[in-house]
Amino acid sequence: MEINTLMGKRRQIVRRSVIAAMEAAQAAGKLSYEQLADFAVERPREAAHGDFAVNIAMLMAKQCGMAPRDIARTIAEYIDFNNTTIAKMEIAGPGFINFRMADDWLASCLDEIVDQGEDFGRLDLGQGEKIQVEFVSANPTGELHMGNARGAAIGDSLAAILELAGFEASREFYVNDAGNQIEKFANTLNALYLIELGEEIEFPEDGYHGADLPLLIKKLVAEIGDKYQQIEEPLRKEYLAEYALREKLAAIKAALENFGVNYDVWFSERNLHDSGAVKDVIDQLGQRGWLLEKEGALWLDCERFGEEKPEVLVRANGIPTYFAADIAYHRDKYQRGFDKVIDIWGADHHGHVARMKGAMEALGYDYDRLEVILMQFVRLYKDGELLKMSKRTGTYVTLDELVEEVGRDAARFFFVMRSADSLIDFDMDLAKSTRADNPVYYVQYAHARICSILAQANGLVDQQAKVDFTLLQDESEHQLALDLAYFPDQVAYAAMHRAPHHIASYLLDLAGHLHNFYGQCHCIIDDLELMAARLALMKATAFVLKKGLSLLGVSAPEKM
RNA sequence: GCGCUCAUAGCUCAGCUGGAUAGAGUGUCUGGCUACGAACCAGAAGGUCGCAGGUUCGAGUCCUGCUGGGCGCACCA
Repeated sequence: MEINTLMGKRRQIVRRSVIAAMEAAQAAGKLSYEQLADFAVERPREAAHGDFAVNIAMLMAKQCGMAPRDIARTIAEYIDFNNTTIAKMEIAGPGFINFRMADDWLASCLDEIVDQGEDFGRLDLGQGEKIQVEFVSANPTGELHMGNARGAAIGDSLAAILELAGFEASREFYVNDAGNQIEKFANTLNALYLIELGEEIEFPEDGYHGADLPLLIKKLVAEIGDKYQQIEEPLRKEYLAEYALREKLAAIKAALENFGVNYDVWFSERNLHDSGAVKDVIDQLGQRGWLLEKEGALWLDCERFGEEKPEVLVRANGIPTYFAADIAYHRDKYQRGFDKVIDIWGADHHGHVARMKGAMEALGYDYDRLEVILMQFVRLYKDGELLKMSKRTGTYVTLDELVEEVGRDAARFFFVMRSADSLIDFDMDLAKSTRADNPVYYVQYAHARICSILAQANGLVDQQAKVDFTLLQDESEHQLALDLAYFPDQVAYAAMHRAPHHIASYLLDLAGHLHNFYGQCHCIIDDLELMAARLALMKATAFVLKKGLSLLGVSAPEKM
């Protein structure tokens, strides 16, 4: 299946010609095969290898009982590229067939890019399929740390890429406002509140040590004083937790917005319990025969989908586990009509993946409808020393501090330029000191550079008029044009492989080729037609840089 | 012990359904601003792609084993 992009259409021309040649050769008795292999039309790494390379001869060798180069020669004999944009083909290496397009083909690509204007890069790959991307979903008991920042950058970019590729993406944050940790949270707040009012009580052993909570309590005391001191402890804890959750959640939301991340849905775990959805999903699993009763608890029979052991859904004390709520949550996602669900989790949750997908299958949902992207950790170094990230002990760098220290653009680019499955060592001091040679500035600089030149060229030529792109003959111009032409394919690749970092790599390449072009060719020159063509090339480059950066949540300043 | 994951240049990382001579940044060295932004460019040097097998016409990419790092194996979330 060839994707319907600017380059995809051109690959399709090559593909059809090759298939026609194979069929003609077969009809003439020169080749004999049962079925055509699913061959590739790809972009060769070396420019010397032409514009497109086809590997069909190697793939068909066994079936045809011929050497690859002989098959290639036979294809050459029967291929007909009259009425196509193919200029010539040659056989190379072990049997590659390299195609070179007509001289003006890159110019035609640029024409098409200009014609598409603002829509360039938009694809219909998703066909409006509804995809939910759930990410961060940090416990609302503390502040967001570096790991959350990474998840936010990856999740938000992935959603943006999916949207551009034609999917209907929804960003969601699952608020864990129920369960065990809320109880601990309430105990912590209770202690802090009473201590703040001068009572001599012990701080709970498993309490939260973050520096944010005492501040929050101070703020509350300033507002209401000792109003809660006299009421019953359970009620006091409830009030305190209520207040703190509201405040913490607002802070989390603000921090994410400040990071350029905006959610469509904030989904409350507590609602799942209150609405009976958790109980209901357990009943449903029971009806389907997936439950076991053992030692007073209710278990999901995970061994039936290959897991080592069953998992508890309802504890002996009657309280459902996090896993039970999570199953209800994921069922709810499907009930809301999402065709696909993508969860971005920290690597420490990997043990949860198979049983979550298994549970969905137990409910009758297709195993592949849930995808989990596991994100490796961010290890934080300060003064050359590893900082253990822990909410419990309160030693971590928050998202707000990160944005404050290194800036939003640099932080987002940094997190999204690495694939999710690489472990990141983040040196806070280094991030600050080397801010000038951060890769994000390389890309942004290319954009600013173009804007500056376009501004200076303003009025010298009619920038709206149609230009003759065949005038662009320099190697650096061709390279740049090629990069631009491949942009939609890059979006498609990043969307299909759930790989936002691919866009970052592409942008670094594109920026490099722009800078190279800048060194090779001058834009403001006496030859007005050539100038117009170069300005249009740069304008298209600026557009793609800006579009690409926007997918990563990074700004494209005109001056810097 | 079992499971997931990663290992590519001194360092940080890319490497596009397996494809031709493995790339970039950074660091080191050399050269380039009295024409459009030097936060830039050009060039040099730097590799047994962790190790050993296997599949294939072809393996950094797929499979198996091993070594090493990270993570997980709760009636926590």
